Amino acid sequence: MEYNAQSLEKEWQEYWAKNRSFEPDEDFTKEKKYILSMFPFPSGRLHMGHVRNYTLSDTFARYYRQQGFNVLHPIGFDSFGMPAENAAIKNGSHPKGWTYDNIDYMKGEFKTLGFSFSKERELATSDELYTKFEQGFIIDMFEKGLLYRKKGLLNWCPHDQTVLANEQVVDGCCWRCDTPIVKKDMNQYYFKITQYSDELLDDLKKLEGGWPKQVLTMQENWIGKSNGLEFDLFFDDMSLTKLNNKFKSFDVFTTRPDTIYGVSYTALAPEHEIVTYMIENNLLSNEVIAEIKKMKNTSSIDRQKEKSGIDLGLHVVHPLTGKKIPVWVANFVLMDYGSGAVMAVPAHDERDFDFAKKYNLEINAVIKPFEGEADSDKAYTEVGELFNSGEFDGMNSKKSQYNIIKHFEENNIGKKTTNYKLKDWGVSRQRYWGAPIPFVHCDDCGIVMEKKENLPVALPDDVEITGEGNPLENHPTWKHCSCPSCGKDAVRETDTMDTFVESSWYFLRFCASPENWEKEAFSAEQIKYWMGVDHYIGGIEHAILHLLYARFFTKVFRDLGYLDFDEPFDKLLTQGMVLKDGAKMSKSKGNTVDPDALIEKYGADTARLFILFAAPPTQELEWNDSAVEGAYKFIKRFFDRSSNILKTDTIPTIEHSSLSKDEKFARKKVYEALKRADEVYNERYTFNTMIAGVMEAMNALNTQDNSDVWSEGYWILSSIMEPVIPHVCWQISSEYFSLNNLTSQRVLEEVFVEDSVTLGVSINGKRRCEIEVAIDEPKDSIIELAKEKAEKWLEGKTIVKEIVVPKKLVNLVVKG
RNA sequence: GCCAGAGUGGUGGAACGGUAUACACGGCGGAUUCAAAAUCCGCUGCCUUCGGGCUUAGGGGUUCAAAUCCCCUCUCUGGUACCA
Repeated sequence: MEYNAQSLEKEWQEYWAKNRSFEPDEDFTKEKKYILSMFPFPSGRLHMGHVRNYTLSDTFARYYRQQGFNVLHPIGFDSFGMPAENAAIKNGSHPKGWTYDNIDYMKGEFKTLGFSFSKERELATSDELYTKFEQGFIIDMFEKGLLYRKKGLLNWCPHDQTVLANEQVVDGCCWRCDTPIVKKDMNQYYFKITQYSDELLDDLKKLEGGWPKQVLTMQENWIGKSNGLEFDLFFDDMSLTKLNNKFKSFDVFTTRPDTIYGVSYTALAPEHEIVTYMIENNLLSNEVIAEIKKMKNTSSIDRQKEKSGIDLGLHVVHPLTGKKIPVWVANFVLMDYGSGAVMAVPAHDERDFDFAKKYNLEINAVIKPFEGEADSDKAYTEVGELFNSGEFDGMNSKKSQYNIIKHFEENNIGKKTTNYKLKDWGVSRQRYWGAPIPFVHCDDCGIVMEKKENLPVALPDDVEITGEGNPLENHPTWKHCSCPSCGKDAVRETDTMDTFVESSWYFLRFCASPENWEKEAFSAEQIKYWMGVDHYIGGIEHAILHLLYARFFTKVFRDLGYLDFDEPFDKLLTQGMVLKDGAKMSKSKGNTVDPDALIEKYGADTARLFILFAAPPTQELEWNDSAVEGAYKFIKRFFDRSSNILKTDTIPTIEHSSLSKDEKFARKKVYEALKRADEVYNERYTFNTMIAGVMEAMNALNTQDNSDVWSEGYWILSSIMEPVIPHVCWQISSEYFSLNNLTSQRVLEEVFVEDSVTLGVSINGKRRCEIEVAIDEPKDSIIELAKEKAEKWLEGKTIVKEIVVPKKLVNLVVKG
């Protein structure tokens, strides 16, 4: 029979669908594996990155099914988000129609790729049922104080009249109309993720070994914990008068309390409340006010180009020396870190140094190197010895930090503090295609939660998407409602949620049995059984945001009593990008490969085999058309040579000692491949080497013609390869083995037993020749033999050391 | 700048301190064919005076033995970016 990928694959896909082959069992006494790949946004078509992602998870899922596990391998669609609205603006489609059409198409693609997803648990996060439960959780979080509303600075496009996400701001301008964006103070909802900063950081330790180190480091840096000293700087009398006694002091934070005696000025962020007060009350000249306003309106990228600042004409008193210190406003001071104000030590901080140089401010060194002199052309930021530092003179700067903080605390003028880079997560979007935030604004009651029995607060279908303003805000009737608390006329919140909220808990929803989907988001029992995710597979681009948010939600759900563990994903595999001509595949570069076309030409098995064979999963994968062709040829050969198999329902029993050399070798290669497969599936995930092992075994099988050896070989190889190239393996297995071999296979150690072994002989570590010796040859005679064979290289030399590594090599160390 | 990770044939990549270049792609040669495709078989790191010599970005070290461990330099990729 000819290998016809298309018809063969279609047949098995129908078979699997008909037999519900991939639905998880509801029997919770079985051992489970939860295999999850990051779900896609329904952009319209799968790209090669998706194919790689789902091939990887499918390979794990199929392997564990073979091993007898109860496997959950679900898929869904992260289906809210801006691209649906952009498509609406561009072609007048409705976001909902566009989204669900795309989902239908992509489901078809999943099927033709042979992915073993659970069909019955498929979901889209834009489904009203999903929104319903999500809004329920939002309400829970609001009640717990984990969701709050406050004014915050947002990216605002004055032309499109909308808030933009940070990712939509390109070089300080709106990505769509190129208008420079401005920061606008608006009410926004925030998740109090900072309440979990320490736990999110500390629990990274629990993930060591299971998660790539790189991702752990990225999260650690993102959380950005730093310890230091926080203290108040008090204004002198003149400044107090100038500020109408409105402010007595401001707060600063430093990680370098050891440099405290070197403070020569202080700087406030342009957005600092004292600066704002001075502007609003005309306490500064018009030129200065204009200058500060300009500073505030400069994009963060431009702000980084050059440091600039203005003397505010105020002074504070140094907390230890009592010296007067000038107060400046400076563009490099960030409002959203610490208190938005810094003490400046130009002698020991590069930024402070640059600024001091530019404006001719004092530079007072207080730390010197233990040996030699510090370079006065730049800041000395290393550890050293304190001087000009009062009672702390002579101390090691690093060690003095503890003493100085203690001094501040004992005198009640400051305290030890921890700061984080991590900020609360702003989740409201002035967008249509998202989950509505289920709150109501009532003149009398304030912000009121919608009653849970009224959920979901669903999106209206009849909207006009123009790209300007918020369609929910502009809708004639949708937002008008009555207050859930007092019943008076009220207005719905028109903000929708960031789509990262949906992806923060979808893995929990997949644990729910479909028969209860309407009733509950999931049950404690289901979560307890299926979580944590045993293998989570996806792109490194989600290393921070999605993975951090999902960890945060897990901890919140734990504290809400929905589950009882701390971390959702036990093992994380981050796949590399798919490249063509050395660049990431993208439509704009025109270097994409369409999965559908590939499947049409070669079939899904070829696509899957190539993707797993071309590179290890974590590495980038360079597309190569002729290597794809090579994968196809291998499958074809694998299929064609199956004609050497004898039909059997059990693995053949073979008398190993009666076999020829080639036959023995073939068996050895087959079992080597099996050994390697176990290792790859369980520890290394380097499917490329597993496939290479199978190819070697195939090559070895082909050098002999014992049909029992062929049958045994195929029994094992088609079992190993089923997770990779399932269609052709099911075909072979059903034709010859009644599908009995698609289970876990046992390694037969007897095939590795040999009576002689070849050893490499090295002189001074350089390999010169080889010898063949009996397996139990004593060390002395091995050395004797090696000397004989290597005589040529030993002439006139003295052997000073002899090393024998059993079954590997002999190394003779010579002199002279 | 800082933090990760990586540098192995013409190419993708093997080698968890022990025979470097497995497996594949590409190339070359042969068989088959009227011819081609397909298929099958063989060769293929570099240099060579055909004895051999040299090779894992470069330099040093540890070791009987280093692609692998340590130090320095260079290059590339990713993340992050005035975080006080």
